[in-house]
Amino acid sequence: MVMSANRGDIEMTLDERKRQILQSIIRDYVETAEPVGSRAVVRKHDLKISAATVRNEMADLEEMGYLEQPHTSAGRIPSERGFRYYVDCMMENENLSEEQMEELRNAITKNVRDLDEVIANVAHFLSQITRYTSFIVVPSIHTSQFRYLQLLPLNPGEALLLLVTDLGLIMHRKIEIPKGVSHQDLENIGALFNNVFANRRLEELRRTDLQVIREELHQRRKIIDTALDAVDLLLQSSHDDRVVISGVLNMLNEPEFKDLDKLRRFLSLIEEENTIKNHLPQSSGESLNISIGQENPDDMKDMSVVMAGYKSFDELGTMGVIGPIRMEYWRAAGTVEAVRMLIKDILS
Amino acid sequence: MVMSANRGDIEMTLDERKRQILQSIIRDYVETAEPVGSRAVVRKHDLKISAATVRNEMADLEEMGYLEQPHTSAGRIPSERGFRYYVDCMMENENLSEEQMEELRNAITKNVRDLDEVIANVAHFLSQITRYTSFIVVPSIHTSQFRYLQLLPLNPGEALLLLVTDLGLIMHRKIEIPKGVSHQDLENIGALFNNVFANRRLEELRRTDLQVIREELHQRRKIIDTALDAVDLLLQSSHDDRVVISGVLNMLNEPEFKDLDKLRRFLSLIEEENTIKNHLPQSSGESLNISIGQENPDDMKDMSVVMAGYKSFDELGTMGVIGPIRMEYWRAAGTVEAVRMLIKDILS
DNA sequence: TGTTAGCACTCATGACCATCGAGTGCTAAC
DNA sequence: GTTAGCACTCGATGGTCATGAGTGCTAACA
Repeated sequence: MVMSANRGDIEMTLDERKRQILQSIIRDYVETAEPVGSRAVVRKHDLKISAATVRNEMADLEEMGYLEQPHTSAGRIPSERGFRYYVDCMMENENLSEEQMEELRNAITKNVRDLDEVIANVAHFLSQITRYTSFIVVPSIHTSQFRYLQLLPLNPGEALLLLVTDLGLIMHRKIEIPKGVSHQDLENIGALFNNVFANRRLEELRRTDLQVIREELHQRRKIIDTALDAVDLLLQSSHDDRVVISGVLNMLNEPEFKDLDKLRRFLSLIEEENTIKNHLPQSSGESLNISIGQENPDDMKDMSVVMAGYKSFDELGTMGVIGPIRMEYWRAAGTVEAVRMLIKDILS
Repeated sequence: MVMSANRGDIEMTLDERKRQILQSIIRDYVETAEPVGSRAVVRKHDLKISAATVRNEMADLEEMGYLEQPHTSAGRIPSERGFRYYVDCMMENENLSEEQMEELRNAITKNVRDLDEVIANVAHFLSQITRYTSFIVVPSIHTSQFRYLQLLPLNPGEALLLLVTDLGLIMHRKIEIPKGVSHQDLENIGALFNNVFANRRLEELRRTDLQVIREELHQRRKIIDTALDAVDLLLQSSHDDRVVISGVLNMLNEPEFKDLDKLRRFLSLIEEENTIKNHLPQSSGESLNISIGQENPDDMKDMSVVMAGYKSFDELGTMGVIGPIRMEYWRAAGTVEAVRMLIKDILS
C-alpha cells in the first residue's frame, strides 16, 4: 500500500457518497484543470442523485478541507488535503499494460551497453509513460569494490591512471610522470596498489591506505605521490550522487506552466541536474512515497512528487516523477511502483 | 573579418546618415524588443537632425528592405536583411574585458580534470557571457590512435574490455567470457590485439583488421569473437559527435519566448542534445559564421546562430550560441571569436 | 430527516466601445 | 535639403454590459 506522509491526521470517515463525489471531482479536475461544478459531477458519472444534493455534499467537503472554491460561483477544485485523502484512502494504482511492461523490461535488459544506458532508458520510460518529468538519483559508488589500478603509459611524460571496480565501473585520469620512470616501474607500482587495495571497498580507500602506500615505498616517491593524489581526486569526484532527468518538455503541456514565472522556477530547479536532489522530499526506504504540494521542501511547494527508493549494491537511490499538484497520481504511482519492483527483482 | 553568408547580395552603399540611423534602430531594438520611433532615434543618440528627417530616412531604409513596420503608426524594427547588412558592413565585435578573458583562460586551463570538463566549462562560459544558449559539437574521435586493448577479469564469467587511445580517452564495455578461459588467456588475447592494432587510427580499425584477427586465431574462437564484437560496438558507439549545451534558461528572459509555442519548439529542438546538430547551419571552416533567421535550416528560422569551427586533433568541431534574431550580435561574435582564438592558441 | 426543485445572487469572461497616445506621412514653409 | 505642423492610423487601455455557469438558500416533497 501507499505510504502516507500523513501530515495533519486525516479524518478517515467519509461516507460512500462523499467519497464518490470527491473522486469524481478529483478525476475531472485532473483531466480538465478546471473547477468542477455540481451538474458536471452528476452528468459525467451518472449518479442517481440531483445536483442540489451534490452541492450540499460539496459544501460539506469544503468545510472539511477537502475541496476549495476559487471564487463564489465557480465549481470546486480538490485541495491538497483532498488529494492527500484520495491518495491515502481511495486510490488504486493504475497498472501498466502488458505492452508497457514489455517495453520496460526491454529498457532495462535488452541490448544495453552499460549501467548509464539502463538508467537513461528507465528515466525515459518513466517520463514517457507518466507524461511528467522523471528523475533518477544514482548513488555514488562508495561501496563497490576495488578491482584494478593500472598505470598505462600514453605518451612520453604522460600516463593514464585507471581504476576499475567490481561492477566494471571505470574512473580514469591522465597524469604526468616524471622523467626516468620506466614502463616497468609503472607496472610495478600498479602491482603494488593492487596488492594493498585488493577487494577493498572504495570508501575505505580514502582513509588510511593511501598513507600506508606512501610510507611503504620511498623510492619512486614522486610518481607514487602523483598517482596517490590522482586516486584521491578520483575518489573525491565520485563522491557526489549522479542525477538523471528526463521529460522536462512534458511539463509544457500542463496548463499550470502557462505561467512563465512558474515555468522558469521549475526549469532553474532542474537546470543543474545535481541541485535538484536537495529539493526533493526525503525518501523513506524503498517504499513508494507521494509528496503533495506544501509537503515538499521549499522550492517545490507547487508541485507533487511520486517517488520510490531502490537499492543498488547496498546504496539507496531514488527515482520518481515530478508533476503538477493536479497530477494523475494513480498512473504515476503505478508506473513508479512497476519500475521499482522490476529493479528489485533484477538486482536480487 | 566576419564571414558573410551573403544571401541576396546586399547593397553596400548607404550614406553615413542612413548607416547611423540604421545602427541606432538596431541597438535600440535589440535592447528593448520594441519598435523604434523617429523621436527615440534622435533623442537617444543626440543626432543633429530632426525627427522628420529621420522619418524620411527611415522610409528610405524600409524601401530598401532594411527596416520593417509591424503596422502603420508603430515604429520600425530591423528586418533580417537589416541585421545582415549591419553584421556584414558595420559591426565591430565587442571585445571581452580583461576579467572575462581571465575567466575564460581559467575555464580552459585551470584545475580541469579532463576534456569533458573543459568542454562543459567553455559551454558554460559562452552562455554566461552572451546570455544566450551555447552549444559545442565535439567531433568523434575517429582519428585518435589506438593505444591499448585490455581484457580484465572482473567476476567469474565476466571481463571488462578496455580500449585506450593516445589522448587518454577510454571506451569500455563489460563482456561475458565463456568457461575455460583463463586469466592468462585473456592477457594473451589482449597482447595479440595490441600487436595488430598498435598505433593505428581508430577509424581504420573497423575496416579489415577485425577480420584479420579473427582468422589469425582459431583456438579460443569464442572469446575472441566476443571481444571483436565488443570492439566493433564500441567503435560504433563512438561514431556520433557529442553535443554539449548550456544556458537554455537564458532564453526565458528573451521576450520572444513569451510565446509558449515558440518556447516549446526551441526546447524540443535541444531536448535531445544529439539532434540539434542536424538543425545547425553548415559551418564553414574555422572562421566565425553568423546565420540570421531565414538563413538557418528549417527548424531554426526564427532564431540566429553565431558560431565558429575549431580543430581538435584534425577533426572539425563547432561551437557557438543560439539566440533570438534580435540578438546582440556584436557581443556574441566577440565572445565566440575570443573562445575560438584561445582554443586555437592552446591546441597549437 | 434527507432529497430536490426553484430562484436569486455572484462572478469570470468576452464583446463592444470610447479614449489615449505614440508614431507616421504629407505638405508647406524655411 | 531640412524642418515644423498637422491630420491620420492603430494598438493598448479601461470601462460597461450581457451572458452563463455555478452557487447557496428556502420551501416543498417523500
